Amino acid sequence: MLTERQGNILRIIVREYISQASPVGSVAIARRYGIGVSSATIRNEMARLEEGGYIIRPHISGGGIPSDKGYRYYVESLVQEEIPLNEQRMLSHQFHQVEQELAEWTRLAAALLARMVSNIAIVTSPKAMASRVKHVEMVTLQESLALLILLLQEAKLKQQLLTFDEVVSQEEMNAISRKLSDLFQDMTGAQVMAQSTGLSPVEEQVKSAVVQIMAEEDKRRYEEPYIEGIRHILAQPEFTHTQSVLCLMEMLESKDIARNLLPEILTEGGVWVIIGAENHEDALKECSMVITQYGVPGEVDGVLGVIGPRRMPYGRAISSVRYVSSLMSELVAELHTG
Amino acid sequence: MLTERQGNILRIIVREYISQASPVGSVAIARRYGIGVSSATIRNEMARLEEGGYIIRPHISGGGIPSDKGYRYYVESLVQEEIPLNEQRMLSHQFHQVEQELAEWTRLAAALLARMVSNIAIVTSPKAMASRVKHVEMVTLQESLALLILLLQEAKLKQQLLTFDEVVSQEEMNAISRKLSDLFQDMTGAQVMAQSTGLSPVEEQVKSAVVQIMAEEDKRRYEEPYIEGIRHILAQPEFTHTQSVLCLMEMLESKDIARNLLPEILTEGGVWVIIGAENHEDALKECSMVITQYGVPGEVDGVLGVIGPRRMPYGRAISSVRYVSSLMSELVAELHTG
DNA sequence: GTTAGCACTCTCGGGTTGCGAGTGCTAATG
DNA sequence: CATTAGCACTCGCAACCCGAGAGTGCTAAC
Repeated sequence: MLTERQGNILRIIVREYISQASPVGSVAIARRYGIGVSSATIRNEMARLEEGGYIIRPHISGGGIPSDKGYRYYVESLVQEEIPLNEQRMLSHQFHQVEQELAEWTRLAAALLARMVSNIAIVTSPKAMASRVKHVEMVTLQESLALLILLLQEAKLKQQLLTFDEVVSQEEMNAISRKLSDLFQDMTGAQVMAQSTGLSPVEEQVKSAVVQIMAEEDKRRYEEPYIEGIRHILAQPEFTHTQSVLCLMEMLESKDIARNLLPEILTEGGVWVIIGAENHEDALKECSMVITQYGVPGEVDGVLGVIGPRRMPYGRAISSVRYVSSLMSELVAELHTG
Repeated sequence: MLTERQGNILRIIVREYISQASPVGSVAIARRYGIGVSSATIRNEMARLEEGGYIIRPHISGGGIPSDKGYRYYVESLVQEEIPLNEQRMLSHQFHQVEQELAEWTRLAAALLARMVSNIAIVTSPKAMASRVKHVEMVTLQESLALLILLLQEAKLKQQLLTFDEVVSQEEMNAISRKLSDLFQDMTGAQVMAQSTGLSPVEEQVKSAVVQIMAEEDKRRYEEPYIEGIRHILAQPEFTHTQSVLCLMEMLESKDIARNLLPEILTEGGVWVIIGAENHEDALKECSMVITQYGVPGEVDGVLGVIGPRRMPYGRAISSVRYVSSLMSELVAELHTG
């Protein structure tokens, strides 16, 4: 529905606006990007673009800025961009530098992503569809106070303090640990709950704690995510004055992001770009997101992405998100196959 | 050096400015707070206060605002305020509601503190002077990949993936876990390092991982802190326009806050109030902090406090910080005595 | 020591103006 | 018929001015 020239002009407008943050006019386009065509022609084409809803004029005279639809067209027309190889190597290197731990990787992914795109990055830690017990361990802290350590698949550690009515020695604890560890091995929460033969009162108490931890773990669809790069968004001109950034902050600090952000992602793979008002969440109507799932398909997954103003370097954001997601998927896969 | 009346006027100015955020003039004082004295007298006294450096006039005519020195006087003259009992009960209740876990408590402390004072709260998790091994556990994930789980005092869990040259069965792992757990019990990192008799190659590898984890743990003086309530500070009028808030964000997101914030706290107990330029860190020259240590004196400690604009409700901040710190200290003490 | 009065200063909001950038339209052009 | 040059017009933005309001410093009187 757009002629090739209209498409080109729209792309120029989007690119220019993304980098300059101020409306772009026909003369500027004609001057800076020498298409063999005068400003008047560009004006005509821009009028069509406005009719079609691809651009908006914030002031009756004065350049146009992309509408959500315009951004959408731009994003669809992007050719897949790749992160330069040397940068890839650097990133991958950093993951191998750091402590070998899932939480550490997740945090690092958020930090790197934020820096790569100069925007807010958000990364949830990976989560299995149904968590399974890998190991159970009890350690006595005081006479009747013990720490339950529960290792789930994907090397996820959970801990909880337990107080017993009776005094239990570390010896007994060890025996219990071994017994329950063997018994519960690779079970889901439901399966653990079903185990009920021949357990002592203390063991019963441990069992119910395990069940509870796993139920909680399975309940929340996504973990509370790591969020990095808030500083970047405060530097963006569209957010310095308005208070829409306040809503955004509240949204980010409120704990139920996972629930709100991710309904549509769940269904399908690939990198999703959500632009402005396409967001269901009010606080995000002024923002765009580039997000994707990562992990082992059907087994364990997490979500990772970038949030910024609509005026976002989509090409770079998409390739960054895709690459970091592939890195994280690899790391998780290594852990999960165990 | 200040007469009683001057002190009163200064206190009024500080209180008024804290709540209104705009310079306060002699007439307003005379009208709103009926001291039996006219605006002219107040003007004279304000002139003295300005000479003494307690207040500053941002514009040659137009009210005065407190200087750092003025705030300092105000803070010193505060009588100790207590959190209302019912609020105390509510807070304490919330700590007992939540999962029994140190990380959870720390996070909760940050969230509550932020809400109580409507400013940024910062809480590091408690840290022992020298960490000690409480328990060692190895779990096989894949043939030659295992997870080392290290439980330190204060129920702090550390984990690390280890790859062995040889295949080690879970049986062997259990034996190793028991042996090393017994051997390293209650040892510090240095002591573990010194243990070197009769260890197999695999055990040696585990040992050096333990040593490394503990060295790292002991090295960093304070953990990376939980930070909550960034949204509050964005709402403050003094931060909406300026870019000093940007510096602040960068500072908060950069990971070495601990190193920079806390040199002076270490020496002494009690709640510290640091006002504006009293901060060594440039990014904080526009801010005030109310911070304190918590934990078990000489054994284990963390830091917790509030950051906000100079124009901060000091009375409330101090009492909040003091109370939350006492709560956290209790919780930590329970764990530590084990 | 305190107060009333007064002239002066300064900020802040609103209105005005000139400039620059950009448009829409029309007529001319290839 | 698409394209272009030219031109009148519109609008935002920054600078400026102005008056009102708030507040001060000073002086003289109490």
